[in-house]
Amino acid sequence: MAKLDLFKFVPFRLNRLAAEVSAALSGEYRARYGLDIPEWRVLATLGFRDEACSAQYIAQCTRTHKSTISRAVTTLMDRALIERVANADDRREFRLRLTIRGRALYEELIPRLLRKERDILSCLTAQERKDFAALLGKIECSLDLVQGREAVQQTEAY
Amino acid sequence: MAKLDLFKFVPFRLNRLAAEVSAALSGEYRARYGLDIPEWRVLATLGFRDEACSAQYIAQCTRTHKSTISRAVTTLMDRALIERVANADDRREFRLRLTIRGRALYEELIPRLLRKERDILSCLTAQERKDFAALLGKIECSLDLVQGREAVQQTEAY
DNA sequence: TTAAGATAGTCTCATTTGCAACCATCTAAA
DNA sequence: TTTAGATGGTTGCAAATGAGACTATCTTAA
Repeated sequence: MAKLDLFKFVPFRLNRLAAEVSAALSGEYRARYGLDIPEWRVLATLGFRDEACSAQYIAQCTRTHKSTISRAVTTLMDRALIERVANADDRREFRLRLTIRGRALYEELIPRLLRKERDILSCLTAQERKDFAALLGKIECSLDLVQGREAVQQTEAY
Repeated sequence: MAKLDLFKFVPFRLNRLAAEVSAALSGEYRARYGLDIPEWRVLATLGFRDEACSAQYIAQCTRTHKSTISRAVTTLMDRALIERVANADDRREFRLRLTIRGRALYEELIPRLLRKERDILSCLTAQERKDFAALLGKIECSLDLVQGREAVQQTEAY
């Protein structure tokens, strides 16, 4: 008779763990800065990369639906955390980048989030953290989730 | 200057990985059997445990909101995949269990899902899979995500 | 007993998010 | 050129889901 223990089933465990970790982090960016996850992803992408980039690029990098990114961009512009400039080469697209204010918020937020991540992973030894990252990497790789420096074709999931 | 590479940030990676793995699995239970995630979680919990259990118990085990479970239970009863019997000891609660039909679906579904899980993890060696499971376990443990045989008090996240 | 508080489950409401249609613009081929 | 198809971005709509009110029932203590 077939049986499946949910608590040993990796897909379920990943879901639950991701939800829990997100909840733990959201205290930092939601409660403190009024950002939701898509907004945070936009900031994170713009803050990390030096050049301005398009909404489409952010959507591909973060594997977030373009309409979700579009809404996040609107909100962030309303809050003057990011700005966009027309792209002369292709007038369909806009180049997005952090404003001074957005950069300041980013600089303030990052150390907090890194500290949270460290807290969450503090139950592992340094070696275990390394191993964990490597294993995640292997799985991401086989699921074709790896993103290089260039944008990758969005493979619309299912 | 503070920086954070999203692709190296574990919370982000977990989110993305969980979403991708869920999408890969949903082909099995959504497309083929018309189940959504909460419904699948109810079936999985009932199928794994031998005794009937309450909706509350399922909510706690799977860390899913009770209203979500309530809706899934309604749908599954409409489809005659589960049934509920009044609990004489406590008339607020119902004991839920699979019907013959529900059990049959469960038996058919489980091997498919296990095969999918195996596919996803096939990029790891047997030892790596073991390590990965152990590391997940440690993190779950420190986040208090571990569920024993008995129900655990729901710590309403944030 | 009775009353206060806890708990199981349902339901309504608001929010979030994916989908798909849509517009503007670009590209490539006739 | 002109036209067909692809692409960047926005928006309306519908489905999913969490929060919390609500009912019914249980428990505990006065």
